[in-house]
Amino acid sequence: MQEPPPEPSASVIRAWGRLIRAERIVVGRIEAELKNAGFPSLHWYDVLLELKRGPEGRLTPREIEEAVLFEQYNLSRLLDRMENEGLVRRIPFPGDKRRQLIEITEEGKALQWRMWSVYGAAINRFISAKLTDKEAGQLSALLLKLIQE
Amino acid sequence: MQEPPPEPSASVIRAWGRLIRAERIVVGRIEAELKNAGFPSLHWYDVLLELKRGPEGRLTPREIEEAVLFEQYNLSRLLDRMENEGLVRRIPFPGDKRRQLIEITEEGKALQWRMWSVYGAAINRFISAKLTDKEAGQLSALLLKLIQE
DNA sequence: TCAATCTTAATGCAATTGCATTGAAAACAG
DNA sequence: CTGTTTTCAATGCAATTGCATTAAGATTGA
Repeated sequence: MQEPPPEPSASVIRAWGRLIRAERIVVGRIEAELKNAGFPSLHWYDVLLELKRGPEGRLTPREIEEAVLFEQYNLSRLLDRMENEGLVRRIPFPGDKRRQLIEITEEGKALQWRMWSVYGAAINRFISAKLTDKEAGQLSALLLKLIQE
Repeated sequence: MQEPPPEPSASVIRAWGRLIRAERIVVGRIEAELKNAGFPSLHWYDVLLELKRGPEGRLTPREIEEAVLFEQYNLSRLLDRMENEGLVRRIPFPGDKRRQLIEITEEGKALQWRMWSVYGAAINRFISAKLTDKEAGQLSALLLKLIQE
């Protein structure tokens, strides 16, 4: 016989609701700014940034997937679109013909850079303006617990 | 002449990254559990719950939209699907023919209830297990600042 | 009053995402 | 080795989302 699971506490439910809501609001606002400035979505930015950080601007699709938490098939097609725009290129993975390396192009780096000027400003407006650095640190610490294992 | 906006601080950037990541991870896990149990997505749940809370189980589409932060056209079509499944019904809004009231059906209430048993358990597993009630309260308070105005 | 404006919800069509599967190549087990 | 299993990336097709617009009905203001 199983007990029914106890209800999550009110404070946990409230925190969860606000997490969803905060994410929707802030992402929505940032996406609106990016679009307004004629840029593609945050997903594109995420991929560009990861690649730029990777060794020689290269990562395997799996590595990107893990970093940004997209589905494999979605990433595959996002990379198609980005490759069409000349932002990344697919190159063979030495020693394993199943894999590939995605390399950011100069154009891709330039776009990431230009997007950051809008994105960073938006973060300032929608986050820095609302939280002190200390509070941001507390928030990070709490979210880290949520993320772990 | 405009100064370029100062970079967001490292702690703000870290907090933002973790907010995105935490949301993706937890939503992903919860959605997986719901799907696994044969239930529709969280979006459906959100709408059902809002309606259930509304006066006599009724809200206008606008009210739902504001509560759950969906786009107008997405909500319109989500309500189509939910109506097809017999979870809600559209009824005329007295005194304004543009508007309508969305009313949750008994079937809708039953589904919300059944989904909660899975959803609540998932919240316990993915949030309550990671945060004390006190921490959840702190998290709520910080996220509230982010959400406000 | 009534023309102009605004609000509400729906919809055609394009783009993206989800699901299931595939094909190719590598790793593994006997 | 060689057959089996696993990993990796792509893809056909369905469902959902995004964008732009529309139609209908209220509201406003001269």
